[in-house]
Amino acid sequence: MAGPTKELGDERETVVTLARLAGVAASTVSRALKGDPRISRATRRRIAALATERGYTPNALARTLSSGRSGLIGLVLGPIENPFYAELMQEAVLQAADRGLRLLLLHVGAGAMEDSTAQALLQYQVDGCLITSAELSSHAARICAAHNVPVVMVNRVPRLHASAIACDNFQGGQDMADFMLRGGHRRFAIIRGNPDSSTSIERERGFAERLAEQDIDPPLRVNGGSTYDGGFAAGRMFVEMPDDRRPDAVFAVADIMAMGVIDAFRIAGIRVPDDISVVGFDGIAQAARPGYRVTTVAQPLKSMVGRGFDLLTARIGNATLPDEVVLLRGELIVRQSARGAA
Amino acid sequence: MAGPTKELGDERETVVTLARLAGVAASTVSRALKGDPRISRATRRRIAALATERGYTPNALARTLSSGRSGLIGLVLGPIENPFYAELMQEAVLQAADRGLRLLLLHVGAGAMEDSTAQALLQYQVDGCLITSAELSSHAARICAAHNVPVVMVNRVPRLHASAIACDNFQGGQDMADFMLRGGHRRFAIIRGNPDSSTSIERERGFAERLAEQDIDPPLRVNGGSTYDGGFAAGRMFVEMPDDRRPDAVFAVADIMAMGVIDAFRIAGIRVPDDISVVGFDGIAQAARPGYRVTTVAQPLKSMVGRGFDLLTARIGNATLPDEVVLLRGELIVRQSARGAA
DNA sequence: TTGAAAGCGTTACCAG
DNA sequence: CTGGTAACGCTTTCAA
Repeated sequence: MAGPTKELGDERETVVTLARLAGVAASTVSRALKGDPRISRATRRRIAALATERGYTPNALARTLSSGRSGLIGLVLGPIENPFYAELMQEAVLQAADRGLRLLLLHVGAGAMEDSTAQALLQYQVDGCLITSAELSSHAARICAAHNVPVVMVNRVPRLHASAIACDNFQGGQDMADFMLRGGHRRFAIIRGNPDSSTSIERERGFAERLAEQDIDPPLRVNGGSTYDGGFAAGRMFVEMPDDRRPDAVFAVADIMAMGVIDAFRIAGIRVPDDISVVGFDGIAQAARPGYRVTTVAQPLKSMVGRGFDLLTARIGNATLPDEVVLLRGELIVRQSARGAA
Repeated sequence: MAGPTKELGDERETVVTLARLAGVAASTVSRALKGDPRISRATRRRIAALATERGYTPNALARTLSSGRSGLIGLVLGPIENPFYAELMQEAVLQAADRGLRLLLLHVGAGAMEDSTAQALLQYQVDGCLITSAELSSHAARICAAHNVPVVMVNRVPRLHASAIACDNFQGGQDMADFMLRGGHRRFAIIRGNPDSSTSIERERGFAERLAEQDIDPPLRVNGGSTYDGGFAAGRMFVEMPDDRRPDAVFAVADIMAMGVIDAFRIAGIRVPDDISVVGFDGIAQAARPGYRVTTVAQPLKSMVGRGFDLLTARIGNATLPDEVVLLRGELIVRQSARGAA
């Protein structure tokens, strides 16, 4: 015998039990409940009332089996130590609910997504997959493609078959460089994130190119791993430099690293922004705190998530759509961590 | 016609197609694949090989329909602004994967869980539900009970029908009070979190009772809402007090608030811990940062999540188990935000 | 406007 | 040790 062990008397309603109660066929119940206009207004109402009265809840899994749509979206998250991903997750949950979708949380962390995770994608018949940060392994990409599960990368430009939505990181880097130059800075350092993530590379490139255009000395480049600790370590490095060799402005490609840098300076008695300017990227809430007030380029989080779901749902409806990459412009937010005019 | 629109030629394997290929019955394939000892070692191996070769992935949804187990656990998260919940989530994803479970992310945020969320619990046939922070609404509790979906609250002691796993907050409050008293503090303030969460109440109670036992003046009590901003505002309040009325030690019932307090003091030029001690609770990673070094009681996060899943899986196997509340002792971590001996 | 029946992929029971 | 069959709850086609 299949099915869950008999419940305590409060047997769960199904289309069949409802049908019996209403004296109609199960198919009629199914249609009535989704407002099919072919069913008479009267029966539709009668059945709707009955469903509410008996507390009927459709079984989404059974529906998937017969319709092929699960309403499930796989979510793969980057390292949560960076609050940006936490904010992104919260927004994704909100917007998914608005669209009647549910999120299956598949991975959280820096590591690459394991094969078992890719398996879960298929086992649970997700309609699509939202991947943020964690690089899509070629293996996982192949699996998704083979079973035509559309994939949208958020905050990453894909190297493999997938659509993507990201902040215009190159442009953001340029905007930040322009701002810093206007502020009179001349000796720059850049703290990279993950040195082979497109996000980090583009921000750095946009920033550096602008400097080059203005005949500014090429910036010093340091790796910070997109973590607070990495930023702090980089900051320590600057602290230990002789005063006359130290840059007068630091661009950390992630706010979380900028915070680390600022703390390293604070502890060493180097004043921000009086002695040195520090700016970031992302627009995380923490970076606005009184102790930091980081000038940054904020990513348009809501729009990114929204357009991400758009790309996904479009591809769920139509598997033949070509890959699409959407870039959204970020917004420069001037706070107090850098000298200079707005 | 049911089923997804025909795939591009790479038709997906099922137990039936595998059965045909192997020249056996579908039921045999099913059994062989899960290592049923009644199937001969030889066929088991043959079928396993075939499955791998053809890239077979079981359909977890169909399995649910017939077995009544989905392998899905609903996850309801508190406000992600508090990094504690982010850390908890990461740990939950990790441990769920280890146990072959997947998480359906149902809610993130401070607000109470909406009815639609409770519906989703049922629609997707979750085997159980892990709720952290967000208070279980009585409505949601009734729904879960009626459909016997076991619920485990993490970091909250339930007022309603549910099991729970939490840090021994009362004991932790006492431990912290003992430490502070040993450090020679005498004039205390407590910053509460959410004033009607059991977590906040117990920490406060443990702390205050210990003070009372030692005939210390009752502490000043301020609400901080479990946020950084709340902590900062409370800190501002202390800053504005005349020096001789200001407490010499502040116990914030959440690290995130302690950080706010410390920043408020730092900005006002009040030195921590030289002028005033500030301690927290939770053990979040951020609170260990160089700028803060918060002395705290760390919650045993891994064990909490682990035991939480234990409670859940036990109840999934056996619906008649009584509610159970497990308290785990936290660990005092002495850093530099408070004066005093270890 | 509605009903009947088939089918989605899996598991569980009952035979053999 | 293995096969056949029914059943899980829903949707959809076909027929009326």
